[in-house]
Amino acid sequence: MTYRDFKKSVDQAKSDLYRETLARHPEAVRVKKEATAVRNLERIFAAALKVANEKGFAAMTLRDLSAATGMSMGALYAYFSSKEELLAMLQEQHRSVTRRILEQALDRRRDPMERLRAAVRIHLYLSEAMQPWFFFAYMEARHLPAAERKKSMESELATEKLFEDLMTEAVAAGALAPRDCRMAASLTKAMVQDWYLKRWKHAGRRITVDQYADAVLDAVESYGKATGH
Amino acid sequence: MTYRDFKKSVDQAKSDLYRETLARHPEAVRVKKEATAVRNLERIFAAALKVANEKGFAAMTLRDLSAATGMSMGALYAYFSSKEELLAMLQEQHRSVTRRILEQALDRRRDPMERLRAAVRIHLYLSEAMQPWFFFAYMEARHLPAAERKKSMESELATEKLFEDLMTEAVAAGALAPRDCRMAASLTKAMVQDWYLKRWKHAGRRITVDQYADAVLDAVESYGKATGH
DNA sequence: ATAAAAAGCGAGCGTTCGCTCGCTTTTTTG
DNA sequence: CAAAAAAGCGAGCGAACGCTCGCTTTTTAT
Repeated sequence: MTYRDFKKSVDQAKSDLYRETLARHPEAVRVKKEATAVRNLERIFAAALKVANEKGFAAMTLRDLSAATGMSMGALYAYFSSKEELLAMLQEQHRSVTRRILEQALDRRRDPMERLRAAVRIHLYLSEAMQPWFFFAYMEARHLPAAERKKSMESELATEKLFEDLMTEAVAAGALAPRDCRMAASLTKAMVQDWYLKRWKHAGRRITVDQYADAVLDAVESYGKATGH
Repeated sequence: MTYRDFKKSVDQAKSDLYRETLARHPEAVRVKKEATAVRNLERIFAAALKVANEKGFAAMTLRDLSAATGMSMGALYAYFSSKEELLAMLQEQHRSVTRRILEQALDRRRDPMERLRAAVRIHLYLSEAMQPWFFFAYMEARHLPAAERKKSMESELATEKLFEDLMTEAVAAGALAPRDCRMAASLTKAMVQDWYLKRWKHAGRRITVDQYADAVLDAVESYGKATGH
């Protein structure tokens, strides 16, 4: 699978996910018509990510958001009850999308090494298709209230644990040489995250996500072939 | 060299660097006695990093900083003329320390592969000794005014270029197999940065900076030994 | 076409922000 | 030890913040 195929399925799933977010926050969104609510939520989320990723969520004022969306202050507050709740909605939407896409992408494959390659590649593809979301979640995680921050950390550790388990399976199947799989998974995650954290750098070098995925997988497999000392 | 040896030399150099910062901002710091000025600048910088790394620099108020340092609002403003200048001073101090330590650590070594290992290891050691500074610089870079942000990006690219050049030398000397050295350097930098960005994770796993450095260097050398496809 | 319902609006509220300045306390000088 | 210089203090300023609510405009139902 290449990135182009992947992006279509993500775009297709997006409107469903906005509807779910609306269903999940019935007390906050006062707008009745679903079509209107979905359209404006998209505008709000897109504008919030754009502004917040430039100056930080704390520094983004609701007047900034009003200007960026073209909506008034009062209209904005029909979609969330406080700035803090907007933050929670953004984080939650991001986590649920990530979880769903990764799960459905892996359940078809059986071979351990193929599953490992797919996990790394899908994670990169998803972070490419939703770069503002991943950047935002990473940068704002520490400003969350304790309960939300815990969820964020658990989500991150779960991803890393997935890499680790797939590597352990690959070692058991003889596809990789024995290594400290937890450390290998941690280093892999760092390389994957760099793709969306330093996008300006990679874009400036005209590197595509497919090329980057090849390089990361190359590094993972090289590490798993050489004998540790 | 291990981390313990390294830390001593860094701590020793610190007071010198505070004096340089004072000399560099004579218009901002109104306090005359150098000893007093250095002592309070240390308090202010340490408190600012602590508070800002928890809630973000934008969300840190000067009343927070007053409480954390035990100094009054008026006293704080004897050391900087605006919150924005405090930010610039922190970034500048961080850059000058990094540049100096890295330069003086590399000029003794000759062998390309040894220089590469030293560069990675020293970078990790320095980020360990000054973790709050590195975390702060990374997280707040995008909130800087354009001129400062440019300096920050150049500093980062310079570090990566150093890795790349050392890898190119190592390939020329036959110590590493031919690869895309710029990509290899980029991936290496991502792994190095993860050490100070996700310190809570590594600390929870009781991993020392020496162990982490071994793992990163292991990955670099494995990547440089296997043949790319 | 007209009334009812829904959505959108933005001036204004209380609060908190970055920052100042007249004053007090501490330290240095002669 | 007194006078001068330096350092420290915190109430208060204008500006900008998150958020509300009475009102207007647009859409839907009859």
